[in-house]
Amino acid sequence: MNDKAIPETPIRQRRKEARPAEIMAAALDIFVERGFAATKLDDVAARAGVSKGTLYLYFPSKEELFKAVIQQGILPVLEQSEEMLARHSGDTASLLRDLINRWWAVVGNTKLAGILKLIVSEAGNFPDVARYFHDNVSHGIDELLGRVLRAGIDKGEFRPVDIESAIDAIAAPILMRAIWEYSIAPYCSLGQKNSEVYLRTNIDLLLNGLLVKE
Amino acid sequence: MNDKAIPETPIRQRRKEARPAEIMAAALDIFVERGFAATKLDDVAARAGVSKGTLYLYFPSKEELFKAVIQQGILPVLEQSEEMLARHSGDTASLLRDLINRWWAVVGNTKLAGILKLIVSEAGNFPDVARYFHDNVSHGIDELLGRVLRAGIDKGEFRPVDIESAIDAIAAPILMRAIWEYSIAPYCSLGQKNSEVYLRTNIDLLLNGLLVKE
DNA sequence: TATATTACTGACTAGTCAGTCAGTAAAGAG
DNA sequence: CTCTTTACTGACTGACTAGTCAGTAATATA
Repeated sequence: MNDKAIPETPIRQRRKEARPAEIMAAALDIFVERGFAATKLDDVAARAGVSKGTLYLYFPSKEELFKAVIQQGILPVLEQSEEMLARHSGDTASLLRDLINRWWAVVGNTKLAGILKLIVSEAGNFPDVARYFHDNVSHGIDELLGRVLRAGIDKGEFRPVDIESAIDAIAAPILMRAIWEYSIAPYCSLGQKNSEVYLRTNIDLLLNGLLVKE
Repeated sequence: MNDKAIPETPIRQRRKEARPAEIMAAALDIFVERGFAATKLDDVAARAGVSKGTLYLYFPSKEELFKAVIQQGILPVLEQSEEMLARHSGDTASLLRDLINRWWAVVGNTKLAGILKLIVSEAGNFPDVARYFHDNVSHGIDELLGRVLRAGIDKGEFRPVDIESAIDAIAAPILMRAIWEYSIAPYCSLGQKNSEVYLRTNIDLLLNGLLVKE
């Protein structure tokens, strides 16, 4: 019998490939919950299942880790935006409906909502991140929505509203809900309302308004 | 000639009454800009024109200063809410219009927008502040809007939409703009759009929707 | 004027945490 | 199995900051 048994899973694992993603996932969670300054790298390391030293093998500083986390988190939007730009079919209202639904799906199925809250919170300390987000995400989406609105107005499907403002009216409920989810909501035990109904009502209100038609 | 002249404004001023307000104003600015953890009390003291020791004469800790700043900042909403509850006149649409306009004015004329961003950012580190905000501000406004919407639907002025969702649709654009103002906006030099038009368009969209009436 | 009171100061302390690095152990090479 | 390479560790350090307190100066009182 061998009394110097090799443990099934060795105490110390060497997984160069997997570390960065694991570290970033752990960091994202804690950054979103506590913010940049209040996040301790020891906690990030613990959650990622590594020592603090290992963080520094893959990221040169806390700040760079933060930026990497943001950048990584934004990727799904950039991809989705590309895809959205490609599609053009049906009447403008359905197109708009479709865009909103897809946006909602992206925000719901990724950690994007947390990222958004994080960017908003840390904009003052990371102006370059704020600018990057504006230029590559916010601005792009505004443009996309603007084009759809303009098309709808030109075709006579939509009323001639102020486009800049309308863009915000479309985006705000989704963004606000995303931010709420990661700020106030977790600390008041009210069961969150049905997302399905919420989204449907918002689109319905946007298109048809509140007043009954005479 | 008196060569031991007393300076017009003595080096060290004693103004027990004015200090707390001045300190809180200074603290608010820096908390909003950098967040709680990244704010140094030395900086707050410097901006308030006092030494760090003086902060501790009026506030027992950084955390208590933070909570005092939030509480103080929220007061205008609580007052305004009381006043809003009193008024009941005209058709429901005008009432709603009026409520939104007043809300907008409060957010614009006070530092409430900054407070909102701060609460959202720090909710994870100050769950009791988040809860307090929800119970005393958010919840109250939701209820107020809910009552107006219900009245409008009962009178047949509004279409029977999901009320919970509609409340969010009304509030979100205002809240989102407030948050944006203190996060992304300062770091992308795009001249901010006309608030007048923005507000008008939002109310118009809310009431009439985007589609042309057949 | 002299004495007492107290608002205010800022150098200091104690604790925290980002970042380091000498050492350890897992994997690979010979 | 021995030697080399390298992913990984965690105790350590230096910088930074919340909170303190003995001392200072402005005001009040006698």
